[in-house]
Amino acid sequence: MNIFQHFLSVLLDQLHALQAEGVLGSDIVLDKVAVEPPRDASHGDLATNAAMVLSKAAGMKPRDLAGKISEKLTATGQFSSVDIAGPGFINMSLSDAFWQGQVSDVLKAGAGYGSSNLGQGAKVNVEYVSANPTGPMHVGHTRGAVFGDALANLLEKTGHEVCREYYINDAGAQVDVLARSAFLRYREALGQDIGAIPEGLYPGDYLVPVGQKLAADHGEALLEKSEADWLPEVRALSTSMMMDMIRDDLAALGITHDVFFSETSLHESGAVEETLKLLDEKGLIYQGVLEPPKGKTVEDYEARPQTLFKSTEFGDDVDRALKKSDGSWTYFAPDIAYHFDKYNRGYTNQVDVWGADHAGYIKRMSAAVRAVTGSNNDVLDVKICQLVRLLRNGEPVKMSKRSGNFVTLREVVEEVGRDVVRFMMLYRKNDATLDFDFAKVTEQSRDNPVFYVQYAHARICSVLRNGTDEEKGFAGEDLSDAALSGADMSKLSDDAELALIKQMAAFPRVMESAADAHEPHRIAFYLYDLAGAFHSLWNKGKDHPDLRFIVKEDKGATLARLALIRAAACVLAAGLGVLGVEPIEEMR
RNA sequence: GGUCCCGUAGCUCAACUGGAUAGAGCACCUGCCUUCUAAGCAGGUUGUUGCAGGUUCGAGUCCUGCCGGGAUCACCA
Repeated sequence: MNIFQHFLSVLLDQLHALQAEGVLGSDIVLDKVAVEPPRDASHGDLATNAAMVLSKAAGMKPRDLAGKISEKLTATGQFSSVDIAGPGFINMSLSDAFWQGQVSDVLKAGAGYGSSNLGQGAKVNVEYVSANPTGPMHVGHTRGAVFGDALANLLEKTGHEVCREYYINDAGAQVDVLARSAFLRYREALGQDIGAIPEGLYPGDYLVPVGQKLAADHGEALLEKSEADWLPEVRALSTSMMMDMIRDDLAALGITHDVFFSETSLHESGAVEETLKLLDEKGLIYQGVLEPPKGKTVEDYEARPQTLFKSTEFGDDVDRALKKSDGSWTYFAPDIAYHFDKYNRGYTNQVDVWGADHAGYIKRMSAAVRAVTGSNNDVLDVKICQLVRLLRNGEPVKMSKRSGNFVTLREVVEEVGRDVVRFMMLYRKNDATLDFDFAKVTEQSRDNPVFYVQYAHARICSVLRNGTDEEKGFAGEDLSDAALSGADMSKLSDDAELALIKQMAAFPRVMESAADAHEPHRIAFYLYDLAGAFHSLWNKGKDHPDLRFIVKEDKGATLARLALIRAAACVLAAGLGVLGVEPIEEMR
């Protein structure tokens, strides 16, 4: 349960009552009324801006209106205190008993804690990775891959029906280059001396197996054919083998897509033509000449008549080309058809996860989606993941893409582990650049959030193991979630214990707001804070042995505290589950 | 030059989509660390939120204009 949502409805009931009594006009809109955690915990557990946002419409001073509202709230008996503060905030506090009850609620929900029906089953398509099938994934793809996957998890857990999709660019010139590069490896596999890989072809070793497969399948037969004859076949095999490799790379990160959508299929089915015809019928397509970009000198610019889309009518800066001057499609045309296809599959909510280098592409894509769907509300949300700077002890890691000697996703995962990669890629807002320091991310200290959060979970597991230890704990005691949820939680009265409970109880709200904003990083930051609250409580037991989780002389308190930390472990595990990070049970 | 992103403590970053006295970690200072798991804990110090206006009860957040950094810029993907 999102307690803030719950108490918002309590508040709204009271506001409606005030409307019924004529204190508030019945036509006043209550949309802007919110119940939130106050920034400063000393202000209470819940705060509302109701009096401030309604005062003008009500014709009352904020503090006077706050007085009326707080009387009503007090009368519900649900709050231990209701105060008016500052410019008209109403601060509410909840009883310890309420908070203690939350521990049982968490335990009963278990791994499902934080899940909600916020999305009400709405279909959402999250398209991410979509790396060209021309080689292994490199580190630049990693952030978007993890981000998209975590966002999909987050949306799933908040009641959306999510499709994880990968768009395969298997129709452009780059896959022809791939095919030629593979053909070279084919000749190599047949024993020919191919020398250095020519400029403009893909030099990477990963094409060697493709050449060998071609040699095994065809022998020398392809050598006899002209390029036009062998190209389609070699291209198909190459892209399919590249996709296998990419799927393996993604699997190393724990990522699986539901749909791999081929660009070629859009051409073959005629979807591109159909989509363009639709735009044409709407009068959004014309033959024209694009001006050279302002300010930037393009040396080989020449005026060319092209088929253009009126994206300026939908907020873009210039109109965009759908066909090249030679009459073939630009990449933009099938992209429109692709997004329209998603729309026609029922995805009126689409998220695209792109790298920073594609940021300039957002306006035209959004424009095209608006045009083709005829929808006013935004169907498409594009999330840009900014660059990742790889560092080792603060020094930038040199990368040279030219030689094909770039850092691959797999190398990073193998060096530091999947969990570390996933967590760190989410420990920044997506639109801020991110530093990834190989040395720092494997450090075992509070400075390293992955460690800190996982350690909290492992520590809890360890304490629970001790809970049934003959010497340290209570042998044979039933410490299952079901048993613990029945413990006498009134024993949890220390401030640090209540603080931990309050932190846990905020989780459902964090989940909902993160899902709403499409910002999974909020979960990572939340977990770091939650881990901090737990470690802090653990350490309190050093100075105050009576506050330790396991107190041999007090079984009642022990069970309540084990319930508390077990609940914290559930929340940690649920949050880590969204990030796709394993909640480990033991540190080694 | 256009567009987009970023600019918050000495450093790395948060700030729950407009809330109250802007918060964490690192660093620095003081104390603790023969512990239910050691890799830490408690406390203290740290600010013209790049600058200048505007919007309103209220701005780090929204708008306008500057400054600085990054990405990107006809037909390539």
